Amino acid sequence: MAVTLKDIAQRVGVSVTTVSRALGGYEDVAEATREKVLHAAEELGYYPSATARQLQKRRTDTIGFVIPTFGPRFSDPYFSELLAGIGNEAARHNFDLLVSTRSPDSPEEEEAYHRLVDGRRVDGVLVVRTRIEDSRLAYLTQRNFPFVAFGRSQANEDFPYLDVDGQKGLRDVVQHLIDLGHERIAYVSAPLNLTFATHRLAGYKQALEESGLAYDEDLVIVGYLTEEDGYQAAHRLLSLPNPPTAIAVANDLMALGAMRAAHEHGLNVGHDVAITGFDDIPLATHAHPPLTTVCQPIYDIGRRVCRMLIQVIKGEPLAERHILLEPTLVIRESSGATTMNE
Amino acid sequence: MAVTLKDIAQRVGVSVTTVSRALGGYEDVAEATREKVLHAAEELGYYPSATARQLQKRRTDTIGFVIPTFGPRFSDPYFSELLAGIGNEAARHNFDLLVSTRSPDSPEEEEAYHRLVDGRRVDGVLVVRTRIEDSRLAYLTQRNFPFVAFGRSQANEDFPYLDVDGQKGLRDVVQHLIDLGHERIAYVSAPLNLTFATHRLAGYKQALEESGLAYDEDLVIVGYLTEEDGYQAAHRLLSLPNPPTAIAVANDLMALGAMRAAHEHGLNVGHDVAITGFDDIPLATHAHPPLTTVCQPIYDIGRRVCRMLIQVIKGEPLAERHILLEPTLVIRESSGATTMNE
DNA sequence: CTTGACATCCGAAACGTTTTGGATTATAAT
DNA sequence: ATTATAATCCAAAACGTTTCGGATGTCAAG
Repeated sequence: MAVTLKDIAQRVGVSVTTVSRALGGYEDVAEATREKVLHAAEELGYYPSATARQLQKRRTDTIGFVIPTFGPRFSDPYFSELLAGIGNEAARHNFDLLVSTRSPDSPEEEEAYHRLVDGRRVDGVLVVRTRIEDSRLAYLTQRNFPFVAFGRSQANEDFPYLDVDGQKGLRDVVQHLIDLGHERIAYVSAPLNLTFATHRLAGYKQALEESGLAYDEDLVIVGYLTEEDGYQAAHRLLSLPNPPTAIAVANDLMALGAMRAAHEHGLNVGHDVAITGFDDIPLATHAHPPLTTVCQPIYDIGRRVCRMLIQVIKGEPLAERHILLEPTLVIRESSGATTMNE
Repeated sequence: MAVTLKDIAQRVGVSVTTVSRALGGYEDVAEATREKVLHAAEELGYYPSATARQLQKRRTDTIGFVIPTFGPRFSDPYFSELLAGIGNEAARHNFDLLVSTRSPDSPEEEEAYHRLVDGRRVDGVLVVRTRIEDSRLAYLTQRNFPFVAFGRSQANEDFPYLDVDGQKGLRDVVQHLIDLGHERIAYVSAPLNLTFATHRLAGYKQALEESGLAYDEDLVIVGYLTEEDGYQAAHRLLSLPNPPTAIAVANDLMALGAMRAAHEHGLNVGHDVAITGFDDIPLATHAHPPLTTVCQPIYDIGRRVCRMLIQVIKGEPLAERHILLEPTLVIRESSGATTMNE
């Protein structure tokens, strides 16, 4: 059995209240008593029960995070970095992190939110991979439950969020490809119910339009963000009668798959075909050839959304309720910037 | 304010006890009352407070998981798969998952365990990346706190664990390299305070010995399991006056880095030099060239250790207290099995 | 000697459940 | 009519904290 305040109280010969207040650093307890209490606590190895405290204080000092995954297994390095950012920031503020993994838009996902929110297991939740019509966002706002989203939604509902300007990101990278002389540029998109996917697609179209290139829907393929899907998509694109000379991809993981497909087609990436990604996961630098991509500071984003959430939970005002980060283009070899113009 | 049992009790005109028992499906409540209670609960949108329940039942139905990371950021796909396995299995049993990320063997890591265990935030913890002298294991056994480890420790302490036979795995893969005719085989190891690192190193040595090859310590380099470290290590190995013709690497992530180094040295992996990994993360299949590696079913391992832990927590007997899985060699192109003997 | 101020302590309630050990009433058996 | 039996219900305690509103005792000032 764990040591409780009562045990200390008995040992010292003082009330539970006094023990609590002594430990809590209140002023209305004599120095001598405090000493005794502290000693006893030390001796008995007292550690307060988080649960009891949570019940009494009506807060859990815990934040919830439901990771949306396609399929039960997943291994997007993207999420481990995000998780690290969130977790480290939470720890800094003495918050815990309750994590689940669920497939997006599933009954299980919904249940997970109920469990966290209605069960009052957490003080707030972090929502990632926002969708155009997002039941999670609707649910949380309706419940008036503290949350912060990484990503926007369709309507400009007024919830606090941080997002990266994916439209600009994709515009920039496609512009880069155009600058390199490409005219047939394909795009491997993320599922279009995801908000960020629509932004990035918009950026792709914008770049084409700005340069007077026609939008050809045969050159746009949707994949579920996995390496395998990127592979499949690129494979199809490269098998086209009139294949693209460049493929912009909505995320790095799919871009890695696309590069593999290109290799299998006997193409030299960065030379025969240009491929670009989005995210700048550590592996992007280390791909072969290194991947030209759009960098969003994932780890940092994790920290920032977590910090925002904790502010919301504590009722502190947010400096900015809506943050839109500018991603930066990172030019490496896969787009052929250095090798193609020879 | 959230709806409580008391609210329902008042609404229905019955005691809190009865409401609790009605909802709990006890037999000693009249069908008519139960109906009324159920209706009221539905109407008011009752959802029990997890905290209150935890306090009363003296269990949290939560398991703790502290992810050891080198450096604050990390992005080992290995862990996201493990996490998915653990999380999904936990969900199946109606358990929650409390996650932290800490650097191994740090004061912060220790504090995280205290927080979970002494604070009674969780009913049990999962320990991964066990170390030869592992303070976590010592602490948990001394505290007699439920836990299951993925990995063994030095002394054959009797805690429940599941591990993969890394010695056999490495023996097999090195034997494979030897079969292909290699005689100068380097090894990029994990830090040797990690138990699995010593096993794998032992497997490496065993294979050499079995074939009468000399062990050359200049051919063994330690890396911290990151892509970057694998790159550095391979770079050093390949810059040796008499470089190895094959490099076995302790995990896939480092192996990917090693391949990159090889490319930079102008070597054709799978032809000029053989490189192998360990883990079989999804990216291994998709590397360029696809990585010969040792497969351990990470997702499944996550599920199994989680299931074991829940059994321990519930006091159910474990079918096997110590499980040693046999990993399987997966031959792909990076070892040159298909291309080198031409 | 009385009063007020201060320092120190504590009982009780509260947080929202579950559980224990009856109490009450109606029904059936004797 | 009496007694056992079953069907319903509930008050109170418990889980381990924190907090509210005093209670008590001491001491200096009047």
